[in-house]
Amino acid sequence: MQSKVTIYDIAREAGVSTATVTRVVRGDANVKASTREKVQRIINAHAYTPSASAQHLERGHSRTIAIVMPGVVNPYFNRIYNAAYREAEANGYYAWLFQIEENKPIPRELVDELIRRRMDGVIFAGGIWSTERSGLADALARLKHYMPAVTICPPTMQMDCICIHSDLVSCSRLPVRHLHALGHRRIAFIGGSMQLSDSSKRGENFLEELRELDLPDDPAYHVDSGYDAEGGERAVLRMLSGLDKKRWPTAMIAFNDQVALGAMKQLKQMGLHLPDDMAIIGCDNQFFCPYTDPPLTSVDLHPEEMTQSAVRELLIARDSAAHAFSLMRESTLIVRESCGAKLGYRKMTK
Amino acid sequence: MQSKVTIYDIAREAGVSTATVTRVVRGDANVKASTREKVQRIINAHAYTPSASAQHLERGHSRTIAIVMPGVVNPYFNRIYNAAYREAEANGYYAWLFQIEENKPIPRELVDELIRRRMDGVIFAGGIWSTERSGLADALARLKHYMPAVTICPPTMQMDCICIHSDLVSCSRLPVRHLHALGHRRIAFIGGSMQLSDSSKRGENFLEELRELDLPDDPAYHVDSGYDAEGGERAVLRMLSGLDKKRWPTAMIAFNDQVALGAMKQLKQMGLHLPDDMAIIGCDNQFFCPYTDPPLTSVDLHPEEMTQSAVRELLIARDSAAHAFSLMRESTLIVRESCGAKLGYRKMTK
DNA sequence: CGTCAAAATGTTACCGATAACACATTTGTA
DNA sequence: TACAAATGTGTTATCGGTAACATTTTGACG
Repeated sequence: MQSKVTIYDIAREAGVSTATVTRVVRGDANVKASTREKVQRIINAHAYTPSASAQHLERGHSRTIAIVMPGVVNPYFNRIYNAAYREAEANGYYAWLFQIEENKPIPRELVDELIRRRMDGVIFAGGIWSTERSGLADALARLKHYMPAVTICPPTMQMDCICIHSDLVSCSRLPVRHLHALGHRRIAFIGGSMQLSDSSKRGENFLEELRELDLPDDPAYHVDSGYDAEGGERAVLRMLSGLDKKRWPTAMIAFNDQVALGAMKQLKQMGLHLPDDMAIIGCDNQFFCPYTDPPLTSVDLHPEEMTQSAVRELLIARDSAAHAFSLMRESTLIVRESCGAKLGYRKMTK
Repeated sequence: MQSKVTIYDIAREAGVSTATVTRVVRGDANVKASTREKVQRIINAHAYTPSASAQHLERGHSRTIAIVMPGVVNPYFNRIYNAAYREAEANGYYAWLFQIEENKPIPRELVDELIRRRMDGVIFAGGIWSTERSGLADALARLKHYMPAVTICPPTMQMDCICIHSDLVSCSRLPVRHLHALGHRRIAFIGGSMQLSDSSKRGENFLEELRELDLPDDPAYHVDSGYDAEGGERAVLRMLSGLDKKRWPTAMIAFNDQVALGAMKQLKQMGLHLPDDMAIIGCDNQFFCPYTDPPLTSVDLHPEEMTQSAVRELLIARDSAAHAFSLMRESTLIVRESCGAKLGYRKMTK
């Protein structure tokens, strides 16, 4: 654009030194009232505000934290971003979202950009960061010279930073126990990537729960889906069409609510009645859960609270070089009607 | 964090001047191979990247554009952000989201922050910007000294900047005509704020369409809802409970898909069968539309394409002081099954 | 071996703002 | 009135990086 007003322009026009302009801007008491007024008038006329670049250079920090995660279009992630933005704001910081492509390693240029911009910290959110191929280790190695990092994902051995995560045991236990209590015996799991050991622990924990309750852990009851509704549709189709009707599961646990959404559609399309013919449980307790038909029971991982902790730990780590540790958040089952009311369950939580 | 490596550190350690380090970083040809190698090694060892603040100060711009809008949790807005991020990236820029509270004027501190950070441009997205109370005019007046701005919202007289908007006529015409063609006569509108003239034109256009087709424009058929599913539920309840059953509308057009979602739930709860007893059309063509029961017919405003244009126009405006103008994008009706198949309509667009 | 252009490298002013310090002006008080 | 204390304002080095310009080194060739 045009002018790019600087402190020198203001100083010249007001006939004072830049020091005086700074004093007026920062509200320093030692300025004569008449001077202050004169300078302020000129500042207002030009909508002058000191350049952040110059200030950051001088001060050595940007009061900005970065959030790196796959796109904000996914409801789980946009809630994380939202929470991060608010918590940062509450602490006098700004949050800046950097998107990466789903399931791809973090590009080196992005890591450089974070360093270039001299962020005061980074939060990495999403299951991808628990995997080797995410490139987190390399990124962390480069970043550590400049800023602290916190991850929001299932913790792994080699992760050398603060890690906030949800309790994946309760995350699997809650829905399985709920279904078991309702009388279900054949329970299926849709989602994740069971084969890949680097993927989330959700699948394993699920199997463990089944065994603990002496329920069948038939491999046919585990199908991968993507992370969206379409994946859910396909997964259900694949699982059920490969299975004799007598062996069909009576309940399904989906990786997330979008997958559950797709699964429900496919199940209905196959003529099943929900929840009588098939119970279903999602995960994330998204905004649309109360509005599916039937309303979807879902596990709430409390992403907002985890994010809040993440931001706080990040800001603490900034001034006191904390070493790696992890923090766990319990999950909660939000019971709606998608698992039926057979055993008197009709507790509806909106 | 710890060190904060600077170009001086690298230069000292390599035994060269900062100019040579810059040359190596920027890939300048006039550097002896052995020198380049030596410097590069030290750069790598420290993960050094030049500070953006210092560069911005020197260069006078930040290669960053700002997006200002109500929270990214709303699907419509997170799609806009996503599109803006990608388009900015494709042009060598970064996009930065600044959230404002829904339906509140833009805080002056936020405008100052945009100036402080010397953004290369701002995009204001959301219906709020068409209203007086958004404070857009003031913001624009201050910003214009520093950067160009583009809005994505219904245009108004007093808006002194580039404005990208969807065609609100087709946005009302499409669903009304569709319903009319299907034989519906009593069509209701849920959402927006009909009373507030400063709010979107959607309501007015809707009425106009009804009149043009000689359909009843009974005020009882217009109810305000918020912008979420709960608002949709309440709106339907309010409208129908105040109306004799014989005068009930046979079709509803919702402000957006979330509102439609809530409306559908309430309608079912009242014992109506969809789409036979009530047709319904949403807006925004959100990801969950194919998965509602019945799948929701919806108007697509093409936010991604609008955003793409917005970013492009913004970057053009940066170097050639363009004056205000507006750009319109046609809407599209995505027909699914929520309006019934009475007249042979079953064209399913996923 | 001397000369000169080309290649490699160094020096320095500047981008915008700040803060420590220096200096000048008022004010208060003995 | 005199002189210290308080108040108001200016000067300058600095933050990290860049680019124009200055200087030194290298290599080719007569």
